[in-house]
Amino acid sequence: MDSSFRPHAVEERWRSKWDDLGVGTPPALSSRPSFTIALPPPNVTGVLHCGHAAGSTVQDILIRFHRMNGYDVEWTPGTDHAAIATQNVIERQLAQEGTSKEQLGRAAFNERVEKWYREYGGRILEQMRRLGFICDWNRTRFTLDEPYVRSIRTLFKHLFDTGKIYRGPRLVNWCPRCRSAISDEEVEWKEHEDALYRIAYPIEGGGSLTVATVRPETMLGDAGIAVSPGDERYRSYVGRLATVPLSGQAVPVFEDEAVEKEFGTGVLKVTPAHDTTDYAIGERHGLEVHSVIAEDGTVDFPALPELHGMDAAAARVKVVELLKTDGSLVGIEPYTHSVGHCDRCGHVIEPLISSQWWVAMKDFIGPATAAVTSGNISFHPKRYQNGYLSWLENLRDWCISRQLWLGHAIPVSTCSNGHVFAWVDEPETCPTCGDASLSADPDVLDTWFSSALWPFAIYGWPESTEDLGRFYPTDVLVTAREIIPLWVARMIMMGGECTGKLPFHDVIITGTIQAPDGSRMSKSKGNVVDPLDMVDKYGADAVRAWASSVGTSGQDVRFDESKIASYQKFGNKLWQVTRFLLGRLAPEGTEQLPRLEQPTELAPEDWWMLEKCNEAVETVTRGINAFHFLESIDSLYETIWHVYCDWYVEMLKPRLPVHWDGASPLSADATAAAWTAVEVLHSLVRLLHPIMPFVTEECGQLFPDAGPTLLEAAWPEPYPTTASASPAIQEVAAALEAVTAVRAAAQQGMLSLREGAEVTVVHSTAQRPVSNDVCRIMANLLRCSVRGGMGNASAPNELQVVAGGLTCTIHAAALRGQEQPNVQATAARIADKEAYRDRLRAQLGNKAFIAKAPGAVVAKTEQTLSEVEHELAVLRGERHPAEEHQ
RNA sequence: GGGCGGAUAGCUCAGCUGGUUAGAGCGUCUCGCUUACACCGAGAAGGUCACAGGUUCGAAUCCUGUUCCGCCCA
Repeated sequence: MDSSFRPHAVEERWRSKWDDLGVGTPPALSSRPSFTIALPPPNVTGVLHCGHAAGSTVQDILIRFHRMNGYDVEWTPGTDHAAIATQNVIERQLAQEGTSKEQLGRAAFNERVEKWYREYGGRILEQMRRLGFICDWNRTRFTLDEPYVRSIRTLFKHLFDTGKIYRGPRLVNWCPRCRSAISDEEVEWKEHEDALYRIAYPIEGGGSLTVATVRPETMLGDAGIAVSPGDERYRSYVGRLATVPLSGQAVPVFEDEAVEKEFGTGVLKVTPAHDTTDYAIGERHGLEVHSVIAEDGTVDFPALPELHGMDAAAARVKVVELLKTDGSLVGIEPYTHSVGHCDRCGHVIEPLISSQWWVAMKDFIGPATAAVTSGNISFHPKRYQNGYLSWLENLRDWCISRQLWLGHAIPVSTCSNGHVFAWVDEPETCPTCGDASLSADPDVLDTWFSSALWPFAIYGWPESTEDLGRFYPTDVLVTAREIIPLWVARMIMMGGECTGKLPFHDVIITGTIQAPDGSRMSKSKGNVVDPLDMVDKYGADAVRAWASSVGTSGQDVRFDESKIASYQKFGNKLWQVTRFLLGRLAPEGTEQLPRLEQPTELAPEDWWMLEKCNEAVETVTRGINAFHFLESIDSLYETIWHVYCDWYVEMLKPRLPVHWDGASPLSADATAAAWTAVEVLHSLVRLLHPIMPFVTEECGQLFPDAGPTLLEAAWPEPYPTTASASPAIQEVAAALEAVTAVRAAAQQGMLSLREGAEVTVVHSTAQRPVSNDVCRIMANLLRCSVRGGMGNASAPNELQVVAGGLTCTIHAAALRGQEQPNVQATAARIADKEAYRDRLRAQLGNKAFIAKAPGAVVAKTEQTLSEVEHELAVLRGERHPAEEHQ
């Protein structure tokens, strides 16, 4: 074995081994239950970031854990074609090359896309593999695969035929840069500092109304002037006509509830074609819809040549200028408001009227709500279900068509007789009239439409395949909170619609990984951490352990590299202690721990260790089952490092042979020690495996009866303990507490525990003599002589401490320093204990406490007080109460 | 504007249904190269749990309000 654990030396070997063993692909014929996760498909040309690393580690831990617990596990990986994102990347490339997709033409553009996918596609899955994920690579899916495309068309046709998909002109979020509609969920709102303009509209029959608006350039499309119902100021104007400046259009003045009296002037210009609120008002009042901004984002108003064709932003400046000139502009004030942006390209969204394909949402809201309120689907942390539910409440129809070149074509054709129909296999003739001149719909589908089918399309839906029956519904979904509406909700809806089953029962929302200063990681800020750099530096296990500690908390976390570093050391610690056992117990020339029969007798420290191991089994298992992985990794860190290595191995050393040849008989005690040491470490290694698979596989191979991989090893169960074990365990715990106290006292009191020092130990209550085991354990750990019996501390090189119910007197042969510096340390301890004692006395003196607190709490307080009083007596050098009786 | 989350040791975070002298890792300080490990061991210091009220025998934990930070929605 190497003298330290070097991750890179072993990682690739284990990755290949897992591949060779096919651990990610469940056996074809099996009666075992299955546990399934569908990997949220990353963008096909994406690169691995910290969020992927954390989220995917969470999934791999669940997969490995369930596999060790007897499940067939299926973790299906795949990638998403990410139409808008990919098209943008390629368009940017083309722009840099001084060309455009229009110049290139459709065919060449598609070639370009395919080349891009070939070159960069699936790279991210390869990167994930480095973290040791055991996905079922044989079932890797891509949303442009032929069977997947058929699933999408099947769903589309079904929704079309049942009237849930329709086409029609509506106000959409239009991205003038992408030249495409996007859905409400893809709009990113950002604060903008603009101005609020006050513009006077003359009223027929005299007077004028002043409106407040941030978008004067849309006034060309004004269809009305609205005031708040019952607003005294404007009552007399209602029902009259206003003249829109510049356009000269006459529009009605009316009342509508959407107008806020207090906002601006309390008068709203209504432009149905270019504002969501105005669109709704327009529908209520039957207003005409005049589009004045075109799909390229320029003003479309030929009647005013000085504005026509001008970019909307420039037009605003020009309009303001014109209004100033004609005196309609009565005021400008600074104003901060939210402006929608395209979440892919960042361009300002232009709300405009456009004919698009929509999914009617009303029939989906009820079932999607019930799925969560019934408890059939649970969010972790639970609070995210509120956001999900309130999103459903305010849901509008889903715009699913995009005017992109890339993506799934909308499977709809129209014949020359005007029959519109959806299809799965593109037909030659119209199914209604047989007409052969068909025109296909030019639009493509929203990428999220295809993602909504992910958990069942990957298993072959709509065919009733074996996979679908076996793996669907999946069990757990692990994802980020920002795509709960975009993706999670729609999978729930479409899962129900297509399969009649909900696609998963638990949704784990991972926190966002932030930069160390709490800001968002972003390429432009240059503060992005590449998880693969971390793997290079600290090893995959360390990155995974860190991911496990932050992945399921649901809380945003600041990236902290020192944590990864500490988990690397933890891996090495496990490696070192395995080496230690190997050095003591492996027969000469082998690197294998011996198989030992379980001894009939165990030493107290063995029982103690088994008990600690049992606690770890319980905590780690509970933590994983409850998706609180931090609890699991913390417990393992503590148990392996501080319990097993720091205490148990130190107690073990004198009991094991320095080097056993594997043949000569071991004493009963050495057998007990060796058996316990091997057994417990083997359990701990298995418990750690889902989180840190590499180092545990490497160590796991050294244990007796090791299979080819720990994935085939059973998940540890608690060891049965006997009734007689309990007092022994407590005795060891007491001895260890006493050891810590003696060490502290000795160091603070400047006493040397070497060179003939002696410690005497007595039970503080002196009901019974201290056992030989306690003396033996303490002597080994303190490396000095320890015997039972009373001691007095009267000389400067003598000190008495109480811990774990044991009173220990140190008789040091020498002071390490010259003087007698233990006085101060003792004084500080006394002050501390006195304060504590006073608090406890006050508490017990409170009648209300005695009367109302549970008996157990009162009893515990009383017991603590008597212990503290005893410790105080010892510290003060007062005579021991028990001593009087001797 | 509405909603949600955070504020606990120098730093990053735990603390589950109220009962510990409030924990961990890193960092700091003091000892120690004891044949698994200096990627180590032993010990220590360090916190009026954001603020103000309230409920309770008892509050980091429950309630109300305030301040600051972050996110989501309109």
